[in-house]
Amino acid sequence: MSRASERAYEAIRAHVLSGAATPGEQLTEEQLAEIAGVSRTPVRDAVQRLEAELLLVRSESKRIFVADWSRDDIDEMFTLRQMLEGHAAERAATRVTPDQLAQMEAVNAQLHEAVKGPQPDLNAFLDANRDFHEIITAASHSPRLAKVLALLVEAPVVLRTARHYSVDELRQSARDHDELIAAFKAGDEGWARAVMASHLRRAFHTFADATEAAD
Amino acid sequence: MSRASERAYEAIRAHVLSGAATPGEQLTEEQLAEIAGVSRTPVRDAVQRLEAELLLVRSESKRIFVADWSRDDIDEMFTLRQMLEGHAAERAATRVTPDQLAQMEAVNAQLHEAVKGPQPDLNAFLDANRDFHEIITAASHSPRLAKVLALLVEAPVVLRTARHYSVDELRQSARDHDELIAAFKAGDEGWARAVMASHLRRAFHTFADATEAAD
DNA sequence: GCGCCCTCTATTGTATACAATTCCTGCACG
DNA sequence: CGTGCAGGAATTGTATACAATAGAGGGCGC
Repeated sequence: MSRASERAYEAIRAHVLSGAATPGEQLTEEQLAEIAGVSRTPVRDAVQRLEAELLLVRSESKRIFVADWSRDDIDEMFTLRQMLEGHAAERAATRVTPDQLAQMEAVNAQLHEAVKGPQPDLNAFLDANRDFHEIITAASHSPRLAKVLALLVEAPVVLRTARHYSVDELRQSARDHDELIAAFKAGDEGWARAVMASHLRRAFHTFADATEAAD
Repeated sequence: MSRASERAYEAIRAHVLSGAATPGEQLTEEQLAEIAGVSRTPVRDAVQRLEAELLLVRSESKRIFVADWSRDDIDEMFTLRQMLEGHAAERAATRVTPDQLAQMEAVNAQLHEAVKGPQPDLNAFLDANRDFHEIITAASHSPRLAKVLALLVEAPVVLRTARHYSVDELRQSARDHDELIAAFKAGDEGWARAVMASHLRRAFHTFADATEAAD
């Protein structure tokens, strides 16, 4: 999408993720148009996208609300991700290119860097983490899988504000990534899948505990 | 969506699925607006939906094309479906209500009926089949799973025109459904998952062979 | 006082006009 | 003969005005 509609998407997304809008709150197209500084037309495009990404929901009468994620919802989402990203890792193990492996190592170096000191740089961590998983998805050469995963992965960022992860848990994530890279280098599909599955399952608990503690 | 936008969705979908538009062909919003008898605004909504359902694709410069499904694409799609619907069946096994079971039996009776004689009623079969799988998805009580599956399941119907299935294969599908119902009645998650997996894998080969034969 | 209906308002849906972008064609120049 | 650069045509993007619909609140009858 070009300027206005992309801008609307970013603005609305930021508005929701920043916590300026509370879960369950109703939003109107006009109000969102004002926030984004565009007319309602591109807002409607953006809302439809964000609805697909499950950040927004529409009531039966088409009114717009900020999605509310229960713990069960998050559990469900991680379970789906575990299944699909496990599959992606399995495929990637035999398809990943040397170039992609190099990229993964570079990104993971950044990730290690972000959690090095006593004060981890959480934004850097999350960005690097996202990049890392995206490379794997790309390496799986499965466009539909990529599309479906992209939708699922968007949502949990809702709780970016709940950033009470422990440093140890972040470091374990980084080590999981190391092991994934090792599995890829070995071209071992089963290993890659298994590491990815446990990585995501642990991430779920880290995530769930952290957000509960934040309440 | 209300009248016009829903109408546009149905009209465009029919236009693509009927084969009036060939894979790879470019479509313009205006042309689609004329087909559906509405203005471009609801057409844009509909196109965005159909794009999510992978029936349409937009080029880098946002031009609209009819999606082209290779055999690999279909393989990929069935693999994802197998994974996700297997999971849905597993969940459904312990969550399905007596009412839903009754519905499944009723729908499957229709399905058996459709393939009874020497001349199967393929449309009735496909409709009943679709209903059957939707009940299972609903019984899995996993809204996100339902959403993701809805997208994947839409697409293969592209090849409805390639209706060269053998009667035996259709009947085997009906028997698979019988076995699924048995697994649900037993509340056996593993059984349900396994039956669903083999059901879909066989369906893939039936589908792939049939469409290749049609070429 | 309670409930129903009716009107008024808020919100989303649709059409249309215009702007911006992209693509294609043809011509000039090397 | 090819290459690149216009310039115009086709296509999508955006804004705005108006239409349709759903929701809320108040008045009226019972």
